[in-house]
Amino acid sequence: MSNINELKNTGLKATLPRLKILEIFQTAKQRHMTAEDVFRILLDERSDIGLATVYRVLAQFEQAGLLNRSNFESGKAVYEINEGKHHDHLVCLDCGKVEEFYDAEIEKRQHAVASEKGFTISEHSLSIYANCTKVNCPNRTTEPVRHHHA
Amino acid sequence: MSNINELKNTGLKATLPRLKILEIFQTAKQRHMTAEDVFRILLDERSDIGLATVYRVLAQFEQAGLLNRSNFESGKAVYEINEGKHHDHLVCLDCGKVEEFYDAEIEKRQHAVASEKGFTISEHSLSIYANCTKVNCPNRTTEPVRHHHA
DNA sequence: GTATATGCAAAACTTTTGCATCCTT
DNA sequence: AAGGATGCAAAAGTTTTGCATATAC
Repeated sequence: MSNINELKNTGLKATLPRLKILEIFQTAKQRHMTAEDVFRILLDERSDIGLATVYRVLAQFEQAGLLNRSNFESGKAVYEINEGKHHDHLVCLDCGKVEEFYDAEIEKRQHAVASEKGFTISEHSLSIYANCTKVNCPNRTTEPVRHHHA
Repeated sequence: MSNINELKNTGLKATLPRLKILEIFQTAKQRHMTAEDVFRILLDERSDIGLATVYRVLAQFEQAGLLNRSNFESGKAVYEINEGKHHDHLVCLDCGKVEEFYDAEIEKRQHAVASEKGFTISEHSLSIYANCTKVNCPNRTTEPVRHHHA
């Protein structure tokens, strides 16, 4: 289905900024992007799309189910294409790299825990912050690494 | 051990603002507090402690291991006393209430997943966002509730 | 007494909003 | 043509920082 129809099906008008931003998420090298990341790409392409519009479109896309938002410990909201497959995140504390994973057992236990506490899960988010052991980790330091919670 | 010694053991001078803030975390009704929450309590007590100091002390306390910081979907950093017992959080989307839980199976699976991906876990954070089914949920609405990711 | 911590104000950053103008339908 | 969408600039909200003064050791 065309992106134009994809937008219309969600009730959103197929405007140029929305098409451009959707396309960026479909084609960018990095899957997880902040509003600023998207804006930077738009600037590089000389699209005259304002930062406020980027924020508005990202919020609308999340509402429409096209994107998912995550709040990692950076303090900035991060968006990614919603492909309908729920997953959790593993974030490298050294380089910020994000990997995705899905573990059925973890999912099951989460629902069990919520039930026990009298909650009904609508959404959940799990982020593991760790140090990747890759030699080529760009931000790798010789210093012992910070240990954060988020 | 006295709070004065507790601070000194971590290498922090036992200043009045630090003692006051530590005491607030030890005695407040709510376990999870933002910088603003702490500052509000200080204002109520007419302590002349600035907001900037609150932020600085919270960061130092986290560094020192006295507090743990979490970033829920609110966008504000939340702190709680570190009692050495790792746990995860269940956050009510209606009232913001935070419950804590620990599930050994989830922990085990998290380590397994990280290993598979070539990561070494130093810290991790899991937050389940859900709707509590309590009748007395303060912010309870009749409206269907927002479904967020974080 | 010296180094560190604090208060205040200003700045930095991310995100939101008001409003006139423009675009999609 | 009409209503929603956009751009710009200003505002809002959280957190950080510069600097003179005050405090702990």
